Amino acid sequence: MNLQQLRYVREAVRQNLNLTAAANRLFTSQPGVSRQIKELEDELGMKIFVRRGKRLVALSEPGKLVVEIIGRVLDETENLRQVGREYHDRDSGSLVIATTHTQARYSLPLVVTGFKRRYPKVRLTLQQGNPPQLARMVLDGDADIAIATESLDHVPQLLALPGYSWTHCVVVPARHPLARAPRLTLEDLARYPIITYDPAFTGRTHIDTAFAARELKPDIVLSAIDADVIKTYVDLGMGVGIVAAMAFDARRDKRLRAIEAGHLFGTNTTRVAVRRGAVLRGYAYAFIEMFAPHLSRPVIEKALAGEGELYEL
Amino acid sequence: MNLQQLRYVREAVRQNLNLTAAANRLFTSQPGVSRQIKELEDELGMKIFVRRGKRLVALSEPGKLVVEIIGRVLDETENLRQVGREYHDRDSGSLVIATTHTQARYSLPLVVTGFKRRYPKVRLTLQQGNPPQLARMVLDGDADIAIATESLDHVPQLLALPGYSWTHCVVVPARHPLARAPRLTLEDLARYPIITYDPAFTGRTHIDTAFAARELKPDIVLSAIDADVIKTYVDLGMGVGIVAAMAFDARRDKRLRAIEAGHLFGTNTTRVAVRRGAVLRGYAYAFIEMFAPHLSRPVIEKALAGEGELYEL
DNA sequence: TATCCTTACGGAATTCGTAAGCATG
DNA sequence: CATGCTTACGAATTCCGTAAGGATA
Repeated sequence: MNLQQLRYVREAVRQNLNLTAAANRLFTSQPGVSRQIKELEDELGMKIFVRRGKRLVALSEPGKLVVEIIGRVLDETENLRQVGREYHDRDSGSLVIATTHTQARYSLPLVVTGFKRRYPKVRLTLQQGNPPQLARMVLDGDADIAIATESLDHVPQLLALPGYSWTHCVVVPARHPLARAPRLTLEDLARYPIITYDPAFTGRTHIDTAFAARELKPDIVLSAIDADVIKTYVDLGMGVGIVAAMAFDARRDKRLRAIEAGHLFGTNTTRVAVRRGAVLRGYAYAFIEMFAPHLSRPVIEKALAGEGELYEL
Repeated sequence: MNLQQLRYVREAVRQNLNLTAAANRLFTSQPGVSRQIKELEDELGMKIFVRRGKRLVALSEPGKLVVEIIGRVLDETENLRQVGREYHDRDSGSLVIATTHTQARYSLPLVVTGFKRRYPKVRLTLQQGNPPQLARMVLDGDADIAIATESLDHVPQLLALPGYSWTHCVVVPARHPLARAPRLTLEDLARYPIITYDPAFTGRTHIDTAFAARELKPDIVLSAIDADVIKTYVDLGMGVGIVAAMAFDARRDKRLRAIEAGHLFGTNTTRVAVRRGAVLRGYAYAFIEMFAPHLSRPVIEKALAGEGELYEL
């Protein structure tokens, strides 16, 4: 048994049991992958994969268990490298933040600039994706930290800590009737075509459940990933927008008006997620703390230790 | 990085940083171990060990972390092999029970015979030692299950489940004055020289604390690891014995009398311990259940999953 | 001076990539 | 017939053990 064999198995699973694809991703030859996997199976005395003819078509029953354990082994070897990097040079290395457009555009710029000033030698990368993709990036080790508002807290292998809370607002053209309404209601809102976030993003579930609770069927004419797109179409008169309050800037969005809508859609919590069991670089803790000052290193480490525990704001 | 290097590091630590001893235990050459460790250090970009001249004298600060992670990696690779064995042949393999003399002699014989009848192809080994040694055997992977009454539940990396409860009894020669006493008290007992278990064994702590609570200083003239030795010296008139009740057999110990002493020393709990995170063979679960019927496989698996949780009788 | 780690070197074993073979959809 | 896994073989790399060197208690 060796680590190479384990890496091959993991990659084969990630590539949907396609050994050719796995070999390409690992920059090696396909026969090599094939042989190493077979040798591992021989050594363990069992088949990890179910083959039909010459193709891998499924994981065997014990294979599922094996793959799970292999994941843990390789995660821990990655932790070893991380420890090495940390003690080799404490303040240089790389940090990959997987996040949504909303965070990257509105809540992270200040954090990123502050971080770069403090840790100039760290290569900082922002990866964008929808929340399930972000979760996968962190789980696969392609990103160190995920920051998003939706669905990070449903993945058991992730530790998702609350970063900050925010509410939605409704944006309308300056002379829109809603801009003069006294106190906005969901019924008012449902009378107009609506432009808001894609279902996977930025508190969209809160919007949907709020309407559903009143048995309203809003006419969502357009959904987009980011507030800039939404505001553009609101400005064009296509409908009223529902965006995160932080995405409205009275100075820049002069032709629009924002109406606070926390009473309609509730409070959203943007979370910071890391892989449970991961060793984080010191500056990764620093980044998280810059983003959410209450998430200090000891707080995070304590949350990582007390596995099942929930931690709320 | 490869698994061999990790094994070398782990063994070096286990052998108190003596690479020669580590090489011997792993049936390889000492320069090989030396070189592989150096190469691992080079790859991680840090020193795992602190060297004075040419000797390893300590673990470096990051080295401690590295060794901890290495332990997890190697434990998981052992789990992989275990899965292989389980699916290769469900009912054959080996099972090592680390236990004390008392258990091996008085509580396990029935279990062992029943187990052997059900799983004739399993090589069953009983290892004896004092409780701290038993814990170490399980942690080092030299034993699968530890069974003992003392101190197994203080090791965080072990899951120690209650197996059964028992009390002490006092054994005296047939015509000893205590044999006629109405209801035994600690004060009565403290008047005679006492023979009982070694401090690390079989509920000895309960005995000590019981006397200490009454500020009595018993004269313990001899301590031994097992009840057979104790009973022998009681028979010779050296003193009165305190042993586990199950160790007294009225038919065989004809020249002695037993006096129930649960009201003096309280109830003891013999525990079954396995390494947290270990994959157990199916028959290992079966053994535990034969030993303590309430510890069924689902119960154990649930306890292994809910990490911090305590489970009591 | 005995113990113990490092360095040096030659041989053995393993690994790897290319090329060819063959099954599947 | 294109895709994808297996087998075969020669080359390259890695690994390992012996022998010698040097430091420490």
